[in-house]
Amino acid sequence: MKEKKISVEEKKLQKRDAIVKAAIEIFAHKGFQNTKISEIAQYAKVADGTVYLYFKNKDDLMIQAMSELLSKKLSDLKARLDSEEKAVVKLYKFFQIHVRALAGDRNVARFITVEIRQCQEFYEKYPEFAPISEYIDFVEGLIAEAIADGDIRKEINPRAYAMILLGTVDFVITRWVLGNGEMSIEKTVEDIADIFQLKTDLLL
Amino acid sequence: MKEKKISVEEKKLQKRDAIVKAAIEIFAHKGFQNTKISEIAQYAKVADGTVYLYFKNKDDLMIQAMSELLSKKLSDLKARLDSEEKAVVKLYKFFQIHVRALAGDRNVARFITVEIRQCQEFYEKYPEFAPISEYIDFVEGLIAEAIADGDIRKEINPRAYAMILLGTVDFVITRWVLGNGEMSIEKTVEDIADIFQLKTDLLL
Amino acid sequence: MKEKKISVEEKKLQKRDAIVKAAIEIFAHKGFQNTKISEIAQYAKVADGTVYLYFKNKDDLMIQAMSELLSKKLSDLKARLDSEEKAVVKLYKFFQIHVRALAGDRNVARFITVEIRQCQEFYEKYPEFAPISEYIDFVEGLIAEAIADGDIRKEINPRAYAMILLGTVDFVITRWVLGNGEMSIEKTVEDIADIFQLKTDLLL
Amino acid sequence: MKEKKISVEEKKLQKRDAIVKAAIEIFAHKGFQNTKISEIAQYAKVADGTVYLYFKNKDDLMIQAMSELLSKKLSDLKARLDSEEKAVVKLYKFFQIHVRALAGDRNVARFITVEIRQCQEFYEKYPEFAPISEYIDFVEGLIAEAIADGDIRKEINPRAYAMILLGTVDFVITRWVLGNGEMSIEKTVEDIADIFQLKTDLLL
DNA sequence: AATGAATGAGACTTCATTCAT
DNA sequence: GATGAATGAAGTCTCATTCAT
Repeated sequence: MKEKKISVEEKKLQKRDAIVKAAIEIFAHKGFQNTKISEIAQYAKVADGTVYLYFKNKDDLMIQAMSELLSKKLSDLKARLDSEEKAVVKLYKFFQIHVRALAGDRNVARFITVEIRQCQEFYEKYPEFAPISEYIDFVEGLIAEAIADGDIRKEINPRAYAMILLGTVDFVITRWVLGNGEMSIEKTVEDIADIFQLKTDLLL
Repeated sequence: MKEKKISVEEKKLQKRDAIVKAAIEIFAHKGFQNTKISEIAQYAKVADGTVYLYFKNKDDLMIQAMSELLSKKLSDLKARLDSEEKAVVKLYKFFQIHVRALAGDRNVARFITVEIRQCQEFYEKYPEFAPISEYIDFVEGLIAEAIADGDIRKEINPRAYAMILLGTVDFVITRWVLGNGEMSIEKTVEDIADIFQLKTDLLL
Repeated sequence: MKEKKISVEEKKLQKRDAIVKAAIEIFAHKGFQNTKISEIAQYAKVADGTVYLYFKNKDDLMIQAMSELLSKKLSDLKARLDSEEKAVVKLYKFFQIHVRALAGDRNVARFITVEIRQCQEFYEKYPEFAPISEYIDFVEGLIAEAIADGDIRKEINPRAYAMILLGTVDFVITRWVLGNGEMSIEKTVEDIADIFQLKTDLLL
Repeated sequence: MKEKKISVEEKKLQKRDAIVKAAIEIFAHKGFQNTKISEIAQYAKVADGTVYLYFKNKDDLMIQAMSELLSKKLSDLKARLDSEEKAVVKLYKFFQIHVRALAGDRNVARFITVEIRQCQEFYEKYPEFAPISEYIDFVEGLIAEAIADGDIRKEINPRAYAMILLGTVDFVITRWVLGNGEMSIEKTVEDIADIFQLKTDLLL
């Protein structure tokens, strides 16, 4: 009996997850506005109406999908950085891993760099929706640590530096996502790391 | 007779210009998807159908409006930089003027940082539409010059550095556009300029 | 054992009753079309599906709820009139009590005057659904009695007079229900009673 | 040229009229809630979207259709009564003509007696929508005149009497509309007229 | 019998685009 | 060329009803 009950609840979770996964996939692929709920439902193998059992409306689905995606990406990243001891190494690794993770999934990359911006309404309607802020906060924290460690000049403003790093990542990925395939992301990352004085031998 | 002909052609140009101007204004204000052709037509004081005499469709209007806006911004920028002799100064001035110009017009800033990304279809449908590339090319050129002048380390890859600069601008402006008004753009720009070793006394 | 069985059957009746009661409450409050089965189920503290164990569909529930409401109203009325001996007095009392009962419960009044008409389909689909007919029959009977008593002119057609009385009640209540609250129902009833030569001293 | 222009404007009017006519026809036949805009459009031989060029939404179409129908009915009635000199005769004629007009068009009758009530929301959303009030006002005026003429007892409250008359009409028509066809409206009208002391020889 | 998650048909309304004038 | 009335395809969301548990 207990097992059965669990399986019912699990089924619900599975269904919700399937919808979120489908939403990320298709939103990322076609953009928010060009995605029909019915497509997501079909992809998730549920009826259209089922989507509305789990999400208030299309906006809500977008927000939750986006939040979950970013949270997951960020906590994956944090997990992979945990073993490092020095903040500055974490910082550089963050840069590389993040770019590579995005470069490895064009749809997700597009979702994060393009779609996330497209909805000022979201930011106006749902002011608590600030998925990028967590990233900035995390990087800023690493930089502050690195400064404390003496690995980064103490004159540097951590938030400003965080924006430079994340802005660069974002721009590079965007160019790559929107580009025609000519650009080598690996080469670009290396060149940028050089500029930031990144000693790659430290990092890999 | 000749005069008349010119005036007819001028009228046509004026009409086209009025539509483009209206499109920029309203696209920037409300976003591409939320802007109706009829609004643009009304703002430009022409009939809805008239828009289709000058532009193939809404996409086309968007592309042309965007291109013209960016070209204009860029040539304005270039004009203001012409008096400078050293590339590195031009570069730093570019950075400051560009951010300030965007910060001075939230709608245009939003248009350039947000809307321009929103339409992967555009990039797929119209591969020749690459308005940001011109910016990258220009900045890359300045950096190459500065390297030749000996003002920037010669190990630096100019394109990578251009992406860092433009990515940072883009990110800062985006944060500011999408933010809730708490962020001071002037302070942020200063902090960033410091990181790039920008000596402000050189620039103003 | 027997007790248990009874209690099981009673439980079933209780459930059915709870649903009907909830239906009347909510249909009356929000109208047929604006009432969701799930609301009724929630109000009756049963699952949505349970409603369909007792009623074929929403129409059926409406019809049964309406019938029970009207039957109850009518038998309450009859009970209160039983003590009277003269038909004509019963008639006039019926008029007053009916109007006052409706005026005392705007939702039920709305249900009876407005909702009951709304569904021609009902009358077409379910010709046996004629809740108002009982009222007409009852009033007609009273009038016939009053004529037999010599209290109403014998030239009068009882059914026609019944329609005048009930039509007037219905119209007055409808005006009041749909109105903006300016109308005094007590004053109106009095004026109407005067026209029908109702001697109020006979009635209270 | 002028002629052509007129014909364009006339075409618009014709289109609007066609939509209103279709709306009355279908709303009356199937009820407001069960009528699809697309049905009305099809019946009026226009595209679905065209309906929205002339009416803000379905509610608006309903209100305008209802208002126009009732206004037209009332002014037709007034026109036919103009030739009469005595208010009391006008009153009695009003009664007969009104009932007969409704009896002659079951759909319109249904619309007026049934649909008009169904939308409390309308009365709440659009308080200025009070189509029946004009009827009451008109009848009340006739009664007041008849009292002044000495043809109706002066103790009678004109508004209350107007409600009796209109309530009776409404009820009779409703019974007939919702009934199964057994009821003879002519006989009923005659019986009612007798009760109101209507001398039919005066009226036809 | 009871549940309530799932279904999916259905309708209003918008708006880019067309075309007769 | 200019107009703007007309078009009609398209998409979100609701909710009565079903059915596996």
